[in-house]
This record gives sequence, structure tokens and C-alpha cells, in this order.
Amino acid sequence: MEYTIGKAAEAVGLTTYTLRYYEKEGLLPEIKRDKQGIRIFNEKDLSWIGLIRCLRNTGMSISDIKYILDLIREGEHTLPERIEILKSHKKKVQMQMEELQAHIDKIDKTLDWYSDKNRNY
Amino acid sequence: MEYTIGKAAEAVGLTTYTLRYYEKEGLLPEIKRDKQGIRIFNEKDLSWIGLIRCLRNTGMSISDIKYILDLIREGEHTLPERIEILKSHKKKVQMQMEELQAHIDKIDKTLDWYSDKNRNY
DNA sequence: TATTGACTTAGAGTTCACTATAACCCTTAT
DNA sequence: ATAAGGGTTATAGTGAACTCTAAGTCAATA
Repeated sequence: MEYTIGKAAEAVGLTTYTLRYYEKEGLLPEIKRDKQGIRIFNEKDLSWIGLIRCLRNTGMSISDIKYILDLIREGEHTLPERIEILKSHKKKVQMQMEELQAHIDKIDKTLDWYSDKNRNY
Repeated sequence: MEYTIGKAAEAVGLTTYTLRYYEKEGLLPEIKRDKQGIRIFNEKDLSWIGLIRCLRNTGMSISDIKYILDLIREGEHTLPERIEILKSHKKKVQMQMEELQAHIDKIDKTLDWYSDKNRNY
């Protein structure tokens, strides 16, 4: 399957603005163009963009994602570093989840407090 | 215990800039001042700021937090709405955690892929 | 044939949440 | 007495990540 930028944006849940911005920032690999210069995205591109979304949603910055793509472009010898980056990012996300749980506990406590008589805030 | 803005900032892990910014944005209740106009924070203020930090860290916007304080100022009859807001925020955080877990699964899959021979990105 | 609609570019504008500056005022220690 | 080190204000600047505009091209349809 091939996709123009509009179709690709729809498929991955981003806007065309964002996709062009990502390309400009170096987050995308070379995207094929037709004779009119129109971008043609393929499945592999979409799957990479899917990973970008995943990393962005878990708080990785644009420039860190760009760094991973730079490693990919450098070739196979960067594989261990890429794996390391993803593993450490995963650890970060897991810690983030633990903190969220702590925050939920705090919210629960505030709710308890509200149902008490001695509330203030 | 009483705290100047510097001590308060240190106690809650924010900067003095941020605390003044929060006050300006209406996120803080009336903070007591001494004769020189210097802010004097008390324990109750710090505990409220602690809740602000918790809500911010879980993605609640400044203006939504301001809204909660506005409700508090309106009095006890807004209690049910406040509880509702916190409960629904809690639900949002829990969903956020589920998504994070899904993202971790995706990262794991990418890692598996990397250890395969048929990798690309 | 003309207009619609999706694409192109470069570059400007927006939003959010701070973060910093300038110019000032008090209090305290040297 | 003077300078350091906190505080005050109003206002300007920053950085990240988009988001949009203007001016244009091209292909397909009424």
C-alpha cells in the first residue's frame, strides 16, 4: 500500500503539518516522492511513525528520536546502542508508571479527606 | 512553621519563579504577607502546592487546577464537583498507565525485532 | 474551461509552562 | 556605612512541539 501525506496522517493519527514537521526535523527516513515531488509513504514508513508516536507518548523528545534514526542510518554496528536506548527508555516509562501510582494514592487520600468533616482544600 | 518564598520553594521542589507564577495564575489561595509585603507560606499552603505538583505531574493543566481552586473558594456546595473532577482525573491517569503498558509492549516487540535477523528500523 | 482539492515550499505564529531580567526595597552582618 | 542577600513588582524572553498561512503547482472532475 502507498499513501499520500494526507492518507498517512490519517492512518497514524497525526496531522499533515506534524508529518512534514517531523520530516524537517529529521525524524523520518527518506520518504519516496513521485514525479511531482509528492511524498509517497509505504507500510514500513507508517510502522516507523508508529514507533515515533509510541516514544513521543511516553515522553521521549524529538531530538532523542532523531538520534535513534541517526544511529539506524549509521548501520548495523549501532544496534547494541539502539537496544540500550530502548531498554533504558522502557525502564524510565516503568518508573513513570510507579510514580503515577503514587500520585493516584495521593489523589485517593485527598478524596478521603474530602469525605471527612475536617477538610480545607 | 512559616516559610518565605525561598524556603517554600525548596520545601516543595519548585523555584520561586514558579511559585510566583502559580500565584499570578490563580493557582494559590491568598498567601499571607508580613508588614513588608513578603509572602509567608504555612503548612496548609505547602500541602496544597503538593497536590498541585501531583496533578501537574499527572498531566492536569494549569487552568484546570485553577478551576478546582475556584470551586474551593465558592464553598462547600462545590464538594461533589471537586470529588468528581479528582475521580475522573484518577481514571484518566489509570488509562494513561494502561497505555504506557501497551507502549512498553511495543518497545519490547521492537527489541525482539532487533534481535531478529530481519530488522530494518 | 474552470474550479476544486490535495499536494508543495518557506517561514511566521501559537500555546504552554515556565524562566529570567530590571529596577527597586529591607534587613542583617562586616 | 555599605554591601550582601533575601524579598518585591511588572514585563520580557525561552524552548519545545507543533500549527498555520501564503503563494504556488498539478490532476481530476463538472
